[in-house]
Amino acid sequence: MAEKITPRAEDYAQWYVDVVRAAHLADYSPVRGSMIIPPNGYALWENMRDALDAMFKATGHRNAYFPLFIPQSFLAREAEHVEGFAKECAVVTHHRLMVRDDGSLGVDPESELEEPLVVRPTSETIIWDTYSRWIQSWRDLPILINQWANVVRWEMRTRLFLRTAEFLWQEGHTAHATAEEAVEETRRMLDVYATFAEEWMAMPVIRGVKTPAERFAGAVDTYCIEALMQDGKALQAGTSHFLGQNFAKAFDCVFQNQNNEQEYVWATSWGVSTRLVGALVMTHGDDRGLVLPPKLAPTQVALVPIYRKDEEREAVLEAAGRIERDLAAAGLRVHLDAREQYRPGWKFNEYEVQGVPLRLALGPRDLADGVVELARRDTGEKERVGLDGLAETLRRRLDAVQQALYDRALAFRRANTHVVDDYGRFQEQIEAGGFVLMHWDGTAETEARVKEETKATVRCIPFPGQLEGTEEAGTDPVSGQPAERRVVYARAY
RNA sequence: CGGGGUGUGGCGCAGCCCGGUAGCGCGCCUCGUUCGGGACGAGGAGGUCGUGGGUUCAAAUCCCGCCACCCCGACCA
Repeated sequence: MAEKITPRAEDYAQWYVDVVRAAHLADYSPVRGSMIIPPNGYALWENMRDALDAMFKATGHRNAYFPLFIPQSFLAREAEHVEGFAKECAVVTHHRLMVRDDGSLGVDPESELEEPLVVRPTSETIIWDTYSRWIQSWRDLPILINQWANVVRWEMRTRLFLRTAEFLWQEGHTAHATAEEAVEETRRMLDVYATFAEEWMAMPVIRGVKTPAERFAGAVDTYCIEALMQDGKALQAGTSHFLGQNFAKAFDCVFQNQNNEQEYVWATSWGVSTRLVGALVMTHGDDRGLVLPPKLAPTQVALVPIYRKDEEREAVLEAAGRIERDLAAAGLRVHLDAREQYRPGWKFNEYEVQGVPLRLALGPRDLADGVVELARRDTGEKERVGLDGLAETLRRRLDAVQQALYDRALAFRRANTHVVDDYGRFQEQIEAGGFVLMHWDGTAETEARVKEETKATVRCIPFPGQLEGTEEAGTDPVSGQPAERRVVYARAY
């Protein structure tokens, strides 16, 4: 059950895995690189999904579903796209197994498919094939669709949540009549992601543009939000792509405009995945385990009854049950843990490992005084609070925790963001971790050289106003060439 | 794909060097005492030691092959 957490200073990767497993967010599956998401982990993902889904709907999008299998020929239609994904596709070639003569089970060679089917690594191709049939007139535009789905990318190396062979995500795919409108959509959805990251996950992010080298395969521009994890590595938390007319051309998707002319449709796509669960762990977790932001925590308040004798048990449980009902009625996600087989100390620990933001303890002493003990997960602080107006008290504490987590993460990022104008200094700082802001001459050569020599990549070119110290012109210390601005370098997951 | 590591009750591991028929902690079951920070006692259940072959009177242990997974790189949400 709940194992003890190893201190994260010793080995961050091990700490991460320990937290994920101890909090029952995920576990290894029998298949390489794929993971099992038990109810605890899924409940967290569901809360993220629901919040995002509401934001998508509020921006005019609707959900739909497209097939898991994509004909291999579809993938080949967009040259850069296929180049980007070809190396990591799972392919279905047969539709039947057979028991061989020796009793073993194998693929029936007779059942080979005429055309191999690719398990979607992303759905642009199947969706643009569909859109080409859905769109004829400018009146059919825009199409604003999102799908919640699983995708498969056969990565060489995997990591729970951060990079699994199969992962859950949402992918939005929109079609527009003009480039301006599509770019606007791309930006809008990046802002949705940034808002979600900051307001729901309490995870500060930098909004920016990817360099051509880091761009999505088939995109004209990739916008991204980048977050800094506690070990000093960057994590791409979400992307929004302006696809131009690349996919429209590849799938012959045209519309008739108001001047009676045929035009290719303008496209965007955007996505976030279960990687965000990993981001949450690595942004807020501590040596005791997970720390969840209240707005996403499946359980916001855990209520632990304490009693010794039978008559105490009865009185405490009765009062606790009443408190649970009142809090639930007030809209709080509260859980009364009346399990007999665990003692209070065990439960306290379990809720800490699982990151539950607030814990209430109710025992005979509290009952006599008409109070409960309230403990905060993020600070460990305990206080005794009155039962009158308890829901309101808790709501204020939850808000305080939400804000404190964000503030702490932002302070961490600020403390680990460094402006550097010297390449030697840059290398030292990259080694130490964090975001490093340095001038970049804008060439792929410089970018590649830095990556080769330091394993750091340009995480993004921040949008105006995103990060102080990035907008002044200067000289790229690597090449000695003039640079319009500084960019965000870091080692990344 | 290169480098490293690991496969032994549900989980985490020891045993392997030096062969003798499997052990520890946690968890699980029963009973009792407990319960305000991971309780304790007594009794109990549970294992083809990843897999195929070889050596041997005898293999978790030695030899050869295979498979799987994990970690570190290259690639990536």
